[in-house]
Amino acid sequence: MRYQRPKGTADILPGEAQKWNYVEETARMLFDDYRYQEIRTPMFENFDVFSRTSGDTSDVVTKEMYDFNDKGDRHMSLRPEGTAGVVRAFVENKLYGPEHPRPVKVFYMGSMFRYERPQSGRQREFHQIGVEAFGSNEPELDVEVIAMGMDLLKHFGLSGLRLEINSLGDQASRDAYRQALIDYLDPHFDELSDDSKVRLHKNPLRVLDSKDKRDQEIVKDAPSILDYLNADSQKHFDKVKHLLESLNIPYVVDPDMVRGLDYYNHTIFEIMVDSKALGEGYTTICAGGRYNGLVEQLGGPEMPGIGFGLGMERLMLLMEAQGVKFPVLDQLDAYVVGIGDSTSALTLQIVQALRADGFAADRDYLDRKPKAQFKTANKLNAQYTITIGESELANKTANVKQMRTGTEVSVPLADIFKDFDDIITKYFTDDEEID
RNA sequence: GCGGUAUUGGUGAAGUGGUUAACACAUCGGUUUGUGGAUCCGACACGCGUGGGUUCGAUUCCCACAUACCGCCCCA
Repeated sequence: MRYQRPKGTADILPGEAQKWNYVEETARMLFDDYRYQEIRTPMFENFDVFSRTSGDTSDVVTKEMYDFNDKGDRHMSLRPEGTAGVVRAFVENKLYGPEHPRPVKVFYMGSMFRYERPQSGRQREFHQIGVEAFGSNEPELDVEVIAMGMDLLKHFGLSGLRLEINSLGDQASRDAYRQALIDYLDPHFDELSDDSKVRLHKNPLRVLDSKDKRDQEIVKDAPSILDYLNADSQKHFDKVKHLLESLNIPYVVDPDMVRGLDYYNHTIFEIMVDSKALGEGYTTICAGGRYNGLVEQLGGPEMPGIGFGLGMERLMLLMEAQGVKFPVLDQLDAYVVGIGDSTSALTLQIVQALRADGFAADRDYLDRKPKAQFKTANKLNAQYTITIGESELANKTANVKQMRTGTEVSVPLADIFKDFDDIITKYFTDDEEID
């Protein structure tokens, strides 16, 4: 019986993992600039943490949760997204306390799980990088988060980005709009798709998001959320737009944009890219918004929050599609060639000495002939080979060869153990740059 | 959850109801035996996703299952 990885999961193999590492390190550096600190929360939580916060009617909860009962018969779920767990941790660990300067700004990166049909850029286990900022209601923070998302994607070398924003307003605005929408849609009830019929009374905003052609036709003339924002909400949104402009960040307002999770209010946004790698037309690569009330919902004090999530798999697909080159630090400084059994201990000593000195060094472990060892050194793109044979063993010397030029010199073994750098500068600096 | 397509060695792949499953790349070995990217020679599928069935006989036909990809749904 051969084992296969679980459906919708992926093995990230060494070559690929290097790219992931590059992306993650890039993100860490940027987050540091924005003063966001890492937080790590469990990959599974009580089912309720997600179901309550995401909304009972959301697709995530109704059909995509990777949930299970543990041996203590607790209803658990692998996290389908990052925010709920972070908020839970924020509340449980009282990060809202006065000793924590506000806003409290955190980021995370890790696996998320959704039970659904895999497709390109969509897996059951996928990875997200996300940020959350708590404790400020000011539009400036909304804009910082949005700007950081854009900044991040630009750091990854992506182009053709499109920022879409919308406002869902505060609770009062949202309630008013919700009623207006129901009033508008009710007369069309029979024409709506089945999905939308269900959504109409549970979460009418989701109808706006329907991909069904007939639904879209109906929705076209529906009232706009933007007409139902009360003064405060309108002011908030205006400020966000104004600040984006002052940072020269282009954006498009999409009044029909609704996020899949119920906890959002006020500013919501999506950063999209037009790439065939993820299907036709613009697809979302990064999305987020404000979620005032979520902290309270999870048992904390009244404390606003805002954040975004970014899909790693999608990001990697896009970067590949756009031909972004990943800087890879994969240089083998020296390959130590041993000829004859008696040299084996010495070659091992040399390799270890080089490593202790900070060089990347390797040797043969398959007892192969010199020719094969050189072939390997060549294939691994070794900068230098150090050859030890019977005669070198006797003379306490080694042959150091620069692979690129083929130049080979004999040097005392003691020099190699002392400082390999000296040998390089002494014999090979004239025509080669080492990078 | 629904529909479609696919599944041959490390990789890319050809192929047929019936003796030894092409070819290429990669890998390994050799080319007179302590030195690398070329040439040449040679080796390399517990057998064709898994399990059943049809058949004298299946990798090739049928069924189920698994997985991947695409579309729907939805989303990162």
